[in-house]
Amino acid sequence: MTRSKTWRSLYSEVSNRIAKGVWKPGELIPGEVELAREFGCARATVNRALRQLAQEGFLDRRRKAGTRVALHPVRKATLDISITRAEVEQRGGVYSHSVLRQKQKNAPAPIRNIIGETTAKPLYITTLHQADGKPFLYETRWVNTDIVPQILNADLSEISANEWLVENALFTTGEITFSAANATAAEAQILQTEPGAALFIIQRTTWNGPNAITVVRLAYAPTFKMSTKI
Amino acid sequence: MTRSKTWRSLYSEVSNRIAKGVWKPGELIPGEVELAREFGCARATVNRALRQLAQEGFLDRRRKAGTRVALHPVRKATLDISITRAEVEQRGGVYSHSVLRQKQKNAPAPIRNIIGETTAKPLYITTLHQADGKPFLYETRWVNTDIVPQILNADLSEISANEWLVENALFTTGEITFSAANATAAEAQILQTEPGAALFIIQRTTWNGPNAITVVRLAYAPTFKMSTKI
DNA sequence: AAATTTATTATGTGCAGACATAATAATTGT
DNA sequence: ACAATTATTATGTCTGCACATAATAAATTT
Repeated sequence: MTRSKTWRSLYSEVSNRIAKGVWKPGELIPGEVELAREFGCARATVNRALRQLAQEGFLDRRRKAGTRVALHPVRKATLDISITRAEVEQRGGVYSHSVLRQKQKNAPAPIRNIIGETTAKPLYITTLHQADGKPFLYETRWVNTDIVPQILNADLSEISANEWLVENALFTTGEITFSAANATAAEAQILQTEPGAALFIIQRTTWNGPNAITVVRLAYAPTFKMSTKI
Repeated sequence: MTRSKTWRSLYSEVSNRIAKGVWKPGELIPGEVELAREFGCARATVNRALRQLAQEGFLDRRRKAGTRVALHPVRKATLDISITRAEVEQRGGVYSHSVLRQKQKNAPAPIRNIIGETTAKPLYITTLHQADGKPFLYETRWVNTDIVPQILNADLSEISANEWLVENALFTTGEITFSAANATAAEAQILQTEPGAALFIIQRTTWNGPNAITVVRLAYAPTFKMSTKI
């Protein structure tokens, strides 16, 4: 079938040349036409491979200037921010959760700054997610009920607010912030740890167009680690 | 010039339909040929747009099964892992760093488990990175000198070990772990904070093929946040 | 009914050729 | 010397077509 080169084979060949230092950081590599000639394939195929490598941060490409090996490889780490249930189950634990509080109330200033002024009071929900019955994640969430009023009628004891929103409130953009914080007395009690313990924190905001849908703060129990290959 | 549709215009049209709920999560969207007909462009162009959306986690595509809107859109957060200098400068700070310790010594068991047995003693380096003269990041690093012996002759006061390795020890794979930890007394002093303060921790291991090059632990000063759009 | 084989189908990839575009280099005009 | 204009060039994208591949559905055999 005289299979010609696939773009993946070209991809790994170029990767190798970079890894072995045949092409060094900052160096200009041959152009698409020349590589196409060398590998005996179409320019589009070369383009496919190089574009992928550029997207992953290994190459810098600019029209006319050509393609160079990235000087400071900005490696991109892709984290899987799955829903908590999946996260727990993937770790081999049995998932459960319980809603601790759920009421409409005025949001404090920092949250109001994000959500903006609303006619209806936002919904405040705190949930404890458990793995094998032990505290895993303490979630505090504000939901903009101007945008998704239906959530007020949803039964959030069955599926978590997270899951409900994922399925029912479409979002266009979001922002995730990772940080660390000392457990407050209340958090420590909920997560069954010491006050002051270092907690891994994820804060996530999601918008649909200009409207903030929800702001959620996830405080993970100590010992939690989030890993990824790069 | 009778410009036909670009793949970007198709990209945003599909994004919009997802955002507006025309196509809901889990729903099967029209096939490439049908979209090509609707938009008056080649199938390859449709493919380009849909592939991009799939890569970003908005669509799930499977041969024969077709393309559906992703059920759990918040799945992938992509973090840019750059060198510390770039990180500081991107935040508008003036970067500086100082090597606190630098010597060859036997690695403790946990590190040796990762690096493996070596003939030469690994290099241990601790560095304080500063933004505007204030502590920003405390780095403790082990370098496998069997793999990159040249680092023993490098002047790491000029460029940091971080940058030196990026330019001189190309790596193929790596692993990043994010977590939180309470500052030890020593760490607190170095980072000018209180013992027990919650620190954001990144541990990174990089390999070239089967050989671990370096293991590094980055302890960020409190208030540090790592953000990304999704 | 269950297991195996054979279509069928939607996406995945490749090719050749063409034009578009951005960035640089060369040229020209002042 | 300087600014403005005009090539030049490498990547970016589109088209039409073909075949590859994975996954499912249908048909066939056991």
